[in-house]
Parts: sequence; C-alpha cells; structure tokens
Amino acid sequence: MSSAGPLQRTKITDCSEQNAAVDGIALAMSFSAENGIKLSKLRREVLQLLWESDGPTGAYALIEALEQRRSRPIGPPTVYRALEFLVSHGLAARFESLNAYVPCLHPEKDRGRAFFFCSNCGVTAQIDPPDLDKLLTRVATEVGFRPSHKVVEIKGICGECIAEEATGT
Amino acid sequence: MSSAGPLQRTKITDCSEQNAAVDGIALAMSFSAENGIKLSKLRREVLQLLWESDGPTGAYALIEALEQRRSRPIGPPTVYRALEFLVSHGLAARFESLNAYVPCLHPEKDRGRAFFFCSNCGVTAQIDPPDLDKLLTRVATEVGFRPSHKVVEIKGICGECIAEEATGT
DNA sequence: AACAAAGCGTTACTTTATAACATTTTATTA
DNA sequence: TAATAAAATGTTATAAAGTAACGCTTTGTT
Repeated sequence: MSSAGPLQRTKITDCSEQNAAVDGIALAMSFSAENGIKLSKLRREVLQLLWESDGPTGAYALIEALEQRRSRPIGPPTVYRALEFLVSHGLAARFESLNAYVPCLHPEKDRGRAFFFCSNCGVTAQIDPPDLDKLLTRVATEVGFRPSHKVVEIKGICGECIAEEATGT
Repeated sequence: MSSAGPLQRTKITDCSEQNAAVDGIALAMSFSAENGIKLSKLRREVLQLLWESDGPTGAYALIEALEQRRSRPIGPPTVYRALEFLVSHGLAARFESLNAYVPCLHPEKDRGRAFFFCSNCGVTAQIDPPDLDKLLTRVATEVGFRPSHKVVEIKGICGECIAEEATGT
C-alpha cells in the first residue's frame, strides 16, 4: 500500500506502521485503564494485529496471523469473541461492506464514524465529521427513530490513486 | 411485522403488502422499459419476492422461496446473479450490515441512500435526505476522495416500537 | 437458418460466522 | 491462601453466505 495521502487514516499517518501500531495499542491501554476495561493478552494481540495490518482485516486473516505468533491452531470463536469485545468498546469497528475489521482511534466517541476505503490501493480512513452524526441524528429524530448503531462506509478512489491515474504512473 | 409507522418505508406504506409489491414491480417495469433494461422472468421474480417480503431478505431465503414457486431446486449462483443485476441497476440494494437485500424505490437516483432498520420489529425504511449525499460528497472532496459507492445504514428502534415500549404493550 | 451473446442451471467449493460445551485463567471472599 | 465464582479462552462441529468454473438454453442479430 502506498504512503499516507491527505486522508486522516485509521492508522496514524505520520508514523511508521510500527509506530502507528505502538501508538494504537498505547492509546487502547490508557483508554482501558481509564475506563476499567480489561484488555486481555488475546484481545491486545488481536488489536495489535489490526493496527499492524495494511488495511481492513478479515477474521480468518487474523486467525492465521495469530497461529503464526503462537505456533498452534486457533479456533474462529476465539478471534470472533476478541473482535466482538474490541468493537463493543469502540477500539475497533467492523467494515460491514468488506466483512473485515479496522482499528479505531477515539474509542470514546463511538458514534457516526465514516470510513473511506480506496478500492484501488486499499487505504482506509476514518473521518468523523460532527455534521454527519448531527444530520443522521436529525433525520432519525424526524421519523421518530432512535438510532443505536450507525454505519457509514464510502468506497471509491483516494487522492493518490487519482493522481497516479492521471499521470499514468 | 407491525403496520407502517411514520417512516417512509422501502415498501409503499399506505398500501397493502400485496399492492406495494405490485407497485414496486410496476415501477421496475416502467423504469426498465425507459432505460432499455431487460427484466427477465427470474429477475422479476426475485424483485417481486423482495417487495413481497416483510423486510430485508437473505439470499438463501430467496432461494427457498423460489424453490417453492418452481417446485425444483435453485442454485445459489442463480439468485446471486439476479441480485447483482437488480442492485447494479438500482432496483434493489444490499443491506450490508444484515447480509440481506431490500427493494428500492427511485432506482434512477442511486446515491447516498440511507437505510433505517428497527432491530425490534424489523421494519425497514429508505430515506434519502439530499443533505446527506451532499455532506458525504463534500467530506470526500475535502480529502481528495472520489466516491463510487456509499453505504449508510442505521439500526435502532422505530417510533412504533418506542411507543409500545412506553405503554408496555 | 446460422451465429453470437446473454442468461440461467449445476456442481463443487470457499469464506465467513456461530452454537455448544470443555477447560483454563482471573477475580473474589471465606 | 484455599475454595469458589466468574470471566475468558479452547475445541469441535456446523451453519450461513458467497463464488468459480463450466455447460446448456434462451434471446437477439445478421
């Protein structure tokens, strides 16, 4: 995958992948400590794999990666449960239209996340425009609906790939 | 499923289910005629099943329903291809977070659809606030992204179910 | 009628996800 | 700290969703 573009990535853009992962985990650790959440070894490993990954990661890719790390078989429920925990605490999110998972910054404000995904290079960004959540909430209110979970996912081509397309790179 | 609430449903709210289905198909037929699309028997049947259905419908539920109608086995690819066609022409949409399909009004304007789904009663609504698509497009533009597919899905509790909850019905 | 193209059928298989129950680890408190 | 309860993880089996590859049939075209 190419380097960071103008997108605010789910990964921290101006750090190496490794550092982004470290930061992501550090963030999760302090967030957990502050909120009385226990981040078990398994859950930490899964989250770390998400941060170290190049993009949205499927559950079975995580299983394989864990098996590598541990040199023994891991059953799907093990990983799915860890993912469920991470998602329920806002540390990760499921990218519904990709059947895959991404790590999340800002676990505290877990509403109205918008994910962008470049179909060309796979770069993923999480952008949370305050307007968006307000708009969705307003529309919901107008029709008497009480939202509990909002999914906003945009697929397309990122700025870098558009540029490369133009210059014929 | 309960009767129509204040939501603009994917089904036409002030008609019986049967009439909604008839109207949905009629709409699809005229739309197809106008746009030089051929709606084969199979595709028409699948679309009709979507309209007649009580809510978002899984591919395998459609397969079963078709097998009922035809009294012989139907393979998954048959239905998936029909769904792909319907979705690509805006006559249906995949509800990503439910692994299911819904029929669509307004096939012509196939952008920025917002789906609402009541986790309690299953009622589904398609609402397309012009603001929403504009906002998503604006945010995308700001980060240099060219969107090709937008997914907006809101799960929660619909007005009717909130009312029933309150009155203890 | 002959041909081409699109649609559909069929078989087999892959990927994604969960149910049910056993075991281990962690936390609690006697 | 040993006993117990609760939470987390491991294990096996299976369900649910989706696709690849190939052949036949229908539809459209010359």
